[in-house]
Amino acid sequence: MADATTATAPIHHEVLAAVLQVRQGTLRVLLWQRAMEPHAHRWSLPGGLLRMDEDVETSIRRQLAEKVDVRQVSHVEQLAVFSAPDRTPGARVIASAFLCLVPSHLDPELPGDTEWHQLESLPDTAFDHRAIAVRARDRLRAKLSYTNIGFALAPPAFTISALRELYSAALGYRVSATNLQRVLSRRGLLEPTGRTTRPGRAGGRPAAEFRFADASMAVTDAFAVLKPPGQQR
Amino acid sequence: MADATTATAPIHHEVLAAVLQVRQGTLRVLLWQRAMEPHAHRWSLPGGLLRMDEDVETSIRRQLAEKVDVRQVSHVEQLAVFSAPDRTPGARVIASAFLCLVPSHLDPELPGDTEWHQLESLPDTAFDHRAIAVRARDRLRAKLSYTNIGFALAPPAFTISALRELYSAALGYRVSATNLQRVLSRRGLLEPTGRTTRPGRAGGRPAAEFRFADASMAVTDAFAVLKPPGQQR
DNA sequence: CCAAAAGTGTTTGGATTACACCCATGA
DNA sequence: TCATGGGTGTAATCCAAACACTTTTGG
Repeated sequence: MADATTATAPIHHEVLAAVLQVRQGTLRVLLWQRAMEPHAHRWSLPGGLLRMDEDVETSIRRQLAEKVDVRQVSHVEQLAVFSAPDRTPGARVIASAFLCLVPSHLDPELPGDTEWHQLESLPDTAFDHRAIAVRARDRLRAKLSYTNIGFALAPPAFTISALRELYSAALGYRVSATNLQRVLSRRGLLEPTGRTTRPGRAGGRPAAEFRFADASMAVTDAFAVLKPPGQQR
Repeated sequence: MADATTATAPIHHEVLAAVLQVRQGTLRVLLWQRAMEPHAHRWSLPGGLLRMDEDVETSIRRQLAEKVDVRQVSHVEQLAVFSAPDRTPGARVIASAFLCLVPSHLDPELPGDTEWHQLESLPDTAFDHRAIAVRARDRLRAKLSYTNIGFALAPPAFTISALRELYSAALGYRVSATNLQRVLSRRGLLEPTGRTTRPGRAGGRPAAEFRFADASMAVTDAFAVLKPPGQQR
């Protein structure tokens, strides 16, 4: 409601999450289907209004808890503000959008109105949520190249070929297991668990198991060019 | 999505700009000195409250016009939202922060309360504005490596050694003119104007003049690793 | 002719891709 | 022993940093 002491009409602030996970070999985003107008039946990103006592990151974690167990979210980062005056009908709402990741081995319980949708074939989306989801996908793809963010898509332990499938699904093209292992190893991101997995019925050599050395995001390939002098990579 | 009838206290939304320019060989940020409480006498980033009819980028360009001629701003991009509930005393204000760049050959008229401050030795700053300025600096430094963003720091035409000084000032370490030229040339970012500059009193070979081929930001070194197959750089 | 500044040639090291080949297992 | 999938060796390519050397000017 309007505050009589302010000269401007109130602007509401919401937080929205593009929660991404690799499922069944494709990159997917969590969407819920709106029951009511506006944009009834269309699919929306989870989120909601910011509360007075929380910053935007605290808020998105709280709101996400209504859709998925927050402890299953392995990474949260700000994407951008979406603020077009007409991005929603009626009262003005500014959105702070987030990229959130869930590791592939988890399968959170979901409310009935919620589903994982392939990013490459999104259904009818509400408001500007399609643009937000696409932005999240692009941010993830870029960061797979120069950060250790793969840890947030992968289970605690994995084989190189399992990791290759995660990277391939997220990036949208086939990644070579050989090169993936070398790039991540040279950067010191991977460490062997010492264990191996048993081959399937078809046989084959048992695969060595690895884990990511760190479970928080760090830039691993900064200053690709124009490095400070005397600092060969 | 927001329900406009929710009874929450109003949250104000402001936009803030970290306007950066290389001046006298160092990277600087535009700050104005607050006259009134809160944080009187401390230095602030330019900006102000968002209006009902503008998105955040439109707003920051409008507000900036009060401090510098907006036509002199060569690049504007969103940095992040700063939303800690106690980031300002009194009514809650959420800030959308921007990185803005001004080319080095311009010297905008400034209001009396406004000055360019070295980023490496900031004065007492108001609120969380120091953190925002530092974030802007870091973003600029990262993007100098993998985008053509140098165009936004440089005049329309320049010599390689002038460009080297801009990059050195922005990055905070000495960049080699030889390698700078080769990196930017290989990426097709530089084109010769055909003209040369006259050497100073001390003599020396006349320097060739160059310009940037594009005047809007583009990523020039994406997919540093894990490139799609068959796509050698 | 010398100093100064700009520009080019070349070497070196490193990173990444691509691909051939070897290893360990189930049947 | 063979098919299968995992893992390692290695060559080819490309990029960028470093530095020596050449070019063009003013005095």
